[in-house]
Amino acid sequence: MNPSKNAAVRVRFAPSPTGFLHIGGVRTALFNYLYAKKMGGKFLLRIEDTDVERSEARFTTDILTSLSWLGIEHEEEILYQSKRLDLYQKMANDLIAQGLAYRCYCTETEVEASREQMIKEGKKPMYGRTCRERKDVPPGNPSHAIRAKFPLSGITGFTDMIRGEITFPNEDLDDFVMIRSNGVPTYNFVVVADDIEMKISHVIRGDDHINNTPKQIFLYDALKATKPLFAHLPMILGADKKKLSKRNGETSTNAYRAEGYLPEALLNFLVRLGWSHGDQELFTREEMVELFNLEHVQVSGAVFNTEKLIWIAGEHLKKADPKRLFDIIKTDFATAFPGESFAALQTPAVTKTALELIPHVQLKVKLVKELAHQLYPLLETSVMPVDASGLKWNKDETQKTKIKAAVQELMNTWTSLIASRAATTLGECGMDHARVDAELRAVSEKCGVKLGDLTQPMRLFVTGQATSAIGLFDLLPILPWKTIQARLTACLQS
RNA sequence: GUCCCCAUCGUCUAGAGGCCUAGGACACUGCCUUUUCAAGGCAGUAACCAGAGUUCGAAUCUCUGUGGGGACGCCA
Repeated sequence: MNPSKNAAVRVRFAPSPTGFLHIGGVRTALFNYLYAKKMGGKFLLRIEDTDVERSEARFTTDILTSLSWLGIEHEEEILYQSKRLDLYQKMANDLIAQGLAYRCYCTETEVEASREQMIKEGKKPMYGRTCRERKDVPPGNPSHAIRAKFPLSGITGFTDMIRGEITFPNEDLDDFVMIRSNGVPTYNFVVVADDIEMKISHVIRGDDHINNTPKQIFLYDALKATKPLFAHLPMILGADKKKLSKRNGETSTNAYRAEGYLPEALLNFLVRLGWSHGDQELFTREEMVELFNLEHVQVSGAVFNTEKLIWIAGEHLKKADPKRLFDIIKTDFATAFPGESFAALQTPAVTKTALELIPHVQLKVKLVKELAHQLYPLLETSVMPVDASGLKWNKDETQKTKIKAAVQELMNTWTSLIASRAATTLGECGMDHARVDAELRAVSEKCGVKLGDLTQPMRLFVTGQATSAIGLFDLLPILPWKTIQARLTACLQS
């Protein structure tokens, strides 16, 4: 058996639906997913919706949609904690019976008071353990929480797969609440109950959970269950080196989709935040799965660097299939095409033009959104209004006349070429980058103008924008001749 | 405050005692190329937190200090 494979590996991503899928959550999900795939195990999904106040169905939908967009697919049924409340209650009662948990009748105000007292004494704020040894039930049997009866002395520790030994003195650990007085269990309790239920072998999560681990280890022991292996990932930080949040960076996965990042680019960036494979920066999905390991996961936090993400986005965009990019534009960036252009996109002719343009443009831009904005004036068949005030020919009327003569000559040549072949584009007539290049050079020489002086106005009018991510020589063979003709006519009339 | 974690260029990182006068990438700066450019090519600036110790030898091991972060909830 291949030692790097272990089909018993079962990992999970367990977000709580209290907000949109967070970029830090994506990184956690990704590392779990990659580890499962690498080991030949399974990646499962669990929705931690025990906080009834803040959990919302729309967030669950968002999490699922976002993961699907990223291509992080889970196996087996999604487990919803809210559907298992009775079970947790029963487990907690069993622990009380065994003397490993107890009922706490303290009110929130009382608990808070004891916590403040501890802070005053310079200690770690904890529950005062008032009900720990309580034998009687208060009159009227008021509602109560259930707390873990955590050992008062000794040491709880574990071997983290990324950091090694981590230990905690038990005296610093609290008798945490397992079941709230409203009967709903808390995070630390359900995590363990469900990880046992789901037979999770490796718990891979952010290092903000290191402090929860001893509490959970106590529960594994109390429930007489086999403990999983733990691996705590470094935090993703904002530019201020603090935990990434809405405050110091964009955290919603949706926002990155809306900006036009390809999912594989986002994943590539995230996988390099805290993990490395030598000097390699760019990874395909397949490479991530093949090369990922926990050994090379970093221990210190990593700042989220948008510049690098953009660079990675551009590298992936260059390699993406044009057809796929066009599909993404149609579904995600239709609004980049104001007016009637978007409807026009659906026609075979425009699609053909788009698919010829994209391979050129995708080399120069970084985001699908930029690609869409570049494509818009090119696919639009009407004459685009342009600002010709910056053109060099404005400074010299004789030059302007000569340049227009050159443009006119080119139009004459090409119009008859198109007519003779009954073609719609110059490309169909055998014109390509090199031949356009040669022809423009010949005409500019003949008319006594510099090549650059001729191409500047032509580019402006044909592309409809001051700067374009596609060269004029590549553009001319692709666009419908009728469009070029109309735009060059506008050029002559300006 | 208490506990836990961490510490290599501005940022992401390579580095498992000699291969390190510390490598790569992003960003930045300069040059080149070019029909434009948001592209491409080449070059450059820039880091082992500090102090002790172990060792023939330390970015790498140990300790202390300092700095940063995280957790201390009937949130997850």
